[in-house]
Amino acid sequence: MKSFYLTTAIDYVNGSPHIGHAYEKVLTDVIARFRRLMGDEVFFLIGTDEHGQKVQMGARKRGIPAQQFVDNTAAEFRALYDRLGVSYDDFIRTTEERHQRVVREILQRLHDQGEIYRAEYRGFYSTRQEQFLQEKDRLPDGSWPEIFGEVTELVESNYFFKLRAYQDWLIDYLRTHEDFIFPRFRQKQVLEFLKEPLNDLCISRPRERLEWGIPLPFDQDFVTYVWFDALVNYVSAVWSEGAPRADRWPADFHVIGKDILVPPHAVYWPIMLHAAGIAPPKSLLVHGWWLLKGGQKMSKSTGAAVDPLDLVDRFGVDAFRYFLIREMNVGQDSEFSVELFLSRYNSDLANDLGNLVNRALNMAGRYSAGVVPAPEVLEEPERELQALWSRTRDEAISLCEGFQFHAALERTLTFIKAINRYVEQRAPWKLAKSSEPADQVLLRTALATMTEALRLGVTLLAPVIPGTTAKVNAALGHTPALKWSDELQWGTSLTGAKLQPGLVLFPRPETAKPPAV
RNA sequence: GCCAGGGUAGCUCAGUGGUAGAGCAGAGGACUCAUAAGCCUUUGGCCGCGGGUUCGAUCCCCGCCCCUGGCACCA
Repeated sequence: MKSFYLTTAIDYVNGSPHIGHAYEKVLTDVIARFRRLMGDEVFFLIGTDEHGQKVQMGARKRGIPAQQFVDNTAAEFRALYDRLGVSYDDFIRTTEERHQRVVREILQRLHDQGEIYRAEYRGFYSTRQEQFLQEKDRLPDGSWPEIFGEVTELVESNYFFKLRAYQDWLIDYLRTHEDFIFPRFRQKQVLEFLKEPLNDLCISRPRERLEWGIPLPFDQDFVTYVWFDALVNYVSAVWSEGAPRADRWPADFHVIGKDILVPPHAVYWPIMLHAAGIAPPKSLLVHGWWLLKGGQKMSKSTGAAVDPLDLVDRFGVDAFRYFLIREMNVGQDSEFSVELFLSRYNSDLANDLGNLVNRALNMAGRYSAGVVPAPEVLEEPERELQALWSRTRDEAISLCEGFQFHAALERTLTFIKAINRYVEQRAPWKLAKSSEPADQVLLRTALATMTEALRLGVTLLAPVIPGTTAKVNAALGHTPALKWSDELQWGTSLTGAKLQPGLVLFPRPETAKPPAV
């Protein structure tokens, strides 16, 4: 059986991770967890991109070997993703032998097929930055910016991949696979881009200029540069006997940022695969960016970046994940500010959900000795709540399937609020003061209904805030099933369960201590 | 310049050819199981601007303005 194969972009390890890196991994993790709960066998890959000029220079600047430098930064990225609860199945590093072997194999195959040729590359070279410059790097007056130092025109021999030969094939492929890229408008953007003729792709750097890379198998004086290194991770991680494993490949989704769609993932990658006789991925999921207040772009150089670990330390992993997924409409950009974060934290998590959990456990403890009673009647308030549950569940699942996670969360929180409303309607604290048998029936029914509704509500939140779901289930004395098909039915499985006396999931910030996990 | 996305309540955003919605923030109220939380009621909008199609447009068409991103062999 083929797995649902999901990947994220591999991160370039020349700096520290920020909220953008964190978002992409959390988003993909939510998809992975959702698919698993829906019953799919999931294979979820993340990793790091560790070769190239900037890494080589970064290591040199610190006076340490490149391998040591990437070992350090890769560990930093991996630690963040572990901390964020990213449930990856494999973590690939482009410096690993298993990856390099596949890169060489594919390059050799394409070389043998005549898809790669050697030619002269002429351009303007900055010795200080150790790179060729582009025409767009020029200042308006035609001169080169100061940071490049002395710029000289020079000719360099390199290897090129026959990208252009596949342009028509790619256009045709995109026209016949309208769902290749989500959201749709991105696919139009790619087709627009392809209206201009492609140039062949320079895929090498002379070793004297760049040492930190994978040597070309057919010419040891060169290393391969970027594309045939980084992109290949998606297949090298699942490689076996000259091809990606059939139970993994083609990938169901490459999750990437909009900045690396055109041309790498939408143009180079499908063509590279096609030329090598490998099927393209099924689809690309393209997300937007987090912007600062007023639409300002996040940037490390201006210091305008958000350290995800800071928020995680202060408010917990789940609060952070919840915010990312609730605020971002997948595919579009979204604003980030601490004020927005706090607003979500307080109103959704602390007040609506957290407080509900606490009061429900407390009431059960107080009025029912901490044991969930059996429901005894089904009147209008119960019927309404159950009907809302059915709608919420169906809509949330359908929205998740279309990557509308923010909307799914919104519906789910509406259901959580409805539980609060139900509790007010039944007012167990009043029923408890009555000795009328009818009131006692209603009291037991109310306690049973609110706990069951709570169990269902937090189950629907599991892909986004798995830690919270687990804690609530534990507090409810409930061991959840692995699949949603066995979990999302309104029932009486909690009857007789022994409850925890209370649980503060999201403490208010004034008094906040970081919740344990 | 070309292409794409966006311009709706103080804020973040939904939305539909037929009297404009949610959440948060603001105001008032009843309650007390609960994290001074929850519940009920409520204030608030020339739906970027100007034309057009239509019985009727926030939604369709045209033009314009503003914001964001892309325009490759950088990742």
